[in-house]
Amino acid sequence: MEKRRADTIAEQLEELIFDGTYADGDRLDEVRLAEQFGVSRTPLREAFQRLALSGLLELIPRRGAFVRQPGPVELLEMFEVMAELEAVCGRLAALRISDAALAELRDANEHCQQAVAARDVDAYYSENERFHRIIYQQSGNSFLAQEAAKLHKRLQPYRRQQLRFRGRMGQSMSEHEQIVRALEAGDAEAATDALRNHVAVQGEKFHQLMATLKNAAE
Amino acid sequence: MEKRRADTIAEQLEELIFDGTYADGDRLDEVRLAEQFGVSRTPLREAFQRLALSGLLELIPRRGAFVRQPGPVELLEMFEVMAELEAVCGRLAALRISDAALAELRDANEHCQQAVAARDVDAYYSENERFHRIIYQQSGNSFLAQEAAKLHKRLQPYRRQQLRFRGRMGQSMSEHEQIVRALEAGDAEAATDALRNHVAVQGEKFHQLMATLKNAAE
DNA sequence: CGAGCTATTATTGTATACAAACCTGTTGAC
DNA sequence: GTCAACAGGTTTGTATACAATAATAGCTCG
Repeated sequence: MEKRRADTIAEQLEELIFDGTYADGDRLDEVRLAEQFGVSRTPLREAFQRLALSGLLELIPRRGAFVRQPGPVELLEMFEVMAELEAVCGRLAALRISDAALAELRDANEHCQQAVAARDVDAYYSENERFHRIIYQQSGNSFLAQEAAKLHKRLQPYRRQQLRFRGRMGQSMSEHEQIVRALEAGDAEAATDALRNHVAVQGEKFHQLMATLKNAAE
Repeated sequence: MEKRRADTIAEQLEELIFDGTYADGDRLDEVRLAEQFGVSRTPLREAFQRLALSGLLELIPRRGAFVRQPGPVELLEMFEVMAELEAVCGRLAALRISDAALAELRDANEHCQQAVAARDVDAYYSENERFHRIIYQQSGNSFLAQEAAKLHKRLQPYRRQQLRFRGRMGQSMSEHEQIVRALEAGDAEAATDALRNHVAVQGEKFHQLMATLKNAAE
């Protein structure tokens, strides 16, 4: 499936918003961005619409497009929903997961461990994403998997920051072990709790997230 | 907040897709619809994008916009997710709900009962929606409430059809009673189960939903 | 000197014009 | 006779031109 210009522009803009090039409340200038990307305003506006629907931009009629970074409250809310979605995926996956998927899960986990040993945050991050994505898919509900992946992606930058905190990778690993064991055993309740706990922002993770937000604001 | 043309067009198209004017797989002709709405292709294409993002259309590059009605499998998946979202809302609301909201909930329920007595499907439907929306909001998580409301709206037409089945309104009512009792008692687990059961498509409801789909196809 | 109004400017929303890709029907070759 | 290639028309994607609305600055009046 080929892409149109508007697609790639949307992706690039998304990147620019995620990495903090544009801060919350900034207005995106159509004409400036258009010549920057070397296109006309039309595909740019299409990209705006797409980003607005996914929540990254707010389109105020006759005023323009404003970047809309979630504040602390909204972010906690999103993490809470993410935790619940993962918990549901885990519960369903515990009943529906295939042996092949379990093997893949273990494989992803081993790669995670290697990344931890090598202190390679990037590698850990990508294998971690693979780990979770497998669980989404093994829920046996592709609509659920899609929604979970969508929110996962949206929280990506914040999650990534959190992995940089001391000891987090190690703790996360042992939580993964727990999750795999619950899924292997087909224990829906244990999988639910393990995944919810793994994702939920509570205790020390709360302060880490707040610290991340303060850094991002600078 | 005023609307632009594209907004009203998106709403009207949404309506036309929901009410079955356009069937699954139909291609929407830009020029024909443009002159039909009395606008140019530009705002129409904006509307297309919006509907594509919410899943009602599939935009195939260089091919056009095709309406994409969910099939039986996808529909069951969506209802499963809806059930889980409602269950989560219920669990959180059991802990966080205010007395005022409980009173509103009881009020909505009474109106529901009156509608059942009067065999007024439309009234029942609108009060039912109000009932659920209150629970979403009382989860104390506005992001969750928003997502739940979004999916609720998307499933609206199918839910509505189901209410027409014999005895469904009465059963639904007694389930509502159970939900309110659980929330009053602050019993998170009971609220979770009651709401999940209320929304889940299983048993007779499955056949009813399939029958609805067959009718819609004609 | 300040406040309010007006005119100008800038920016968004919409229409139209143009370009590129796709579908289809016909023609020609094997 | 069938398949493939090409031409014409159709349709989408993008650019540009135009219109309408909001921001701004300057001017006038109190």
